[in-house]
Amino acid sequence: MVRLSKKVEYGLIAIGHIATKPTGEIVTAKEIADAYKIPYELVAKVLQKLTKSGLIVSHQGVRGGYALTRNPGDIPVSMIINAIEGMQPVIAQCMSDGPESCTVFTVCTIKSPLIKVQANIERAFSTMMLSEIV
Amino acid sequence: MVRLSKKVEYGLIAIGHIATKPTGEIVTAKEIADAYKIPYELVAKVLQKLTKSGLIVSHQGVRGGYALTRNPGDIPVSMIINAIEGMQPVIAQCMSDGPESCTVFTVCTIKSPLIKVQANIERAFSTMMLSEIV
DNA sequence: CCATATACGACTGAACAGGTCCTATTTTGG
DNA sequence: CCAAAATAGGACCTGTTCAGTCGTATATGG
Repeated sequence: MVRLSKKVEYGLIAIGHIATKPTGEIVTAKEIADAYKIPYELVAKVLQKLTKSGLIVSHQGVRGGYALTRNPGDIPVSMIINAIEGMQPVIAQCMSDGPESCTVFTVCTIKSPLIKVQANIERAFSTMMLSEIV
Repeated sequence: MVRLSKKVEYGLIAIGHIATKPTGEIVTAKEIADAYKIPYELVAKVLQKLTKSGLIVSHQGVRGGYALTRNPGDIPVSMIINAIEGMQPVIAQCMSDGPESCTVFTVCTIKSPLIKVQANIERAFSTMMLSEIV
């Protein structure tokens, strides 16, 4: 019905795994890759994105790894997805260059079903916390 | 954040357009294609799927077209999406051939975040009615 | 009988996703 | 100080999916 990319899937698994550890404990990408039989490089890349977004912190070098920066109950699923997929507009890309660039501007308001569906999905994701899905 | 295919987009637009008409009024694929500047063949195909699912009825030949079979308030968005995309499993495809075929069976329960997210999305779609998004 | 409409399958080109590989850079332990 | 372990991140390949097009068959009203 709705497709979640592998990146998001791996991201949820990874951050969920970190969330099960005691606060401050450091987890490596390799540990997650092994535990869930996920390609190491993909987990690593996703963890890097989560790091950039500030949801987790990274420590380089030997004995390095990742740790959560906040309580799982304070991390909405929407934030995880956005961190990984990079906040795509999904809809109304015709407006991104201004209304005059939109060739179907006169009927754009009639296309609204998508916008409302999108809003509902985003609301669902933003009220769903990491702590609820682990 | 979540990708809705063009097929679904066109399907929502099309059935939404039909829903705005007085009950029983017949709408042609061409009319919808013209009104929203959508490729005719794609709208036609989507309408055929909606017909097969029973959400709308079709009338062939001259003066033919499509009409709703029930009240827009009784049509969940999930039903429209399923009619068009064909009820894909999305998750747990590893179980479709039985548990013994799943190479990661022992860690499958740990992968549950996806299942819970999926359940939430489906609930959101099944409580969202066509009448709410037109 | 013909114009109009649905029904539906085959095909193509482009975009994307998932995955792999390679090379830095950082950091710790011995 | 060096080797190993770990993050950081870019380049690339390949199979699949998607959007769109085309062609053809079927039904039907006038």
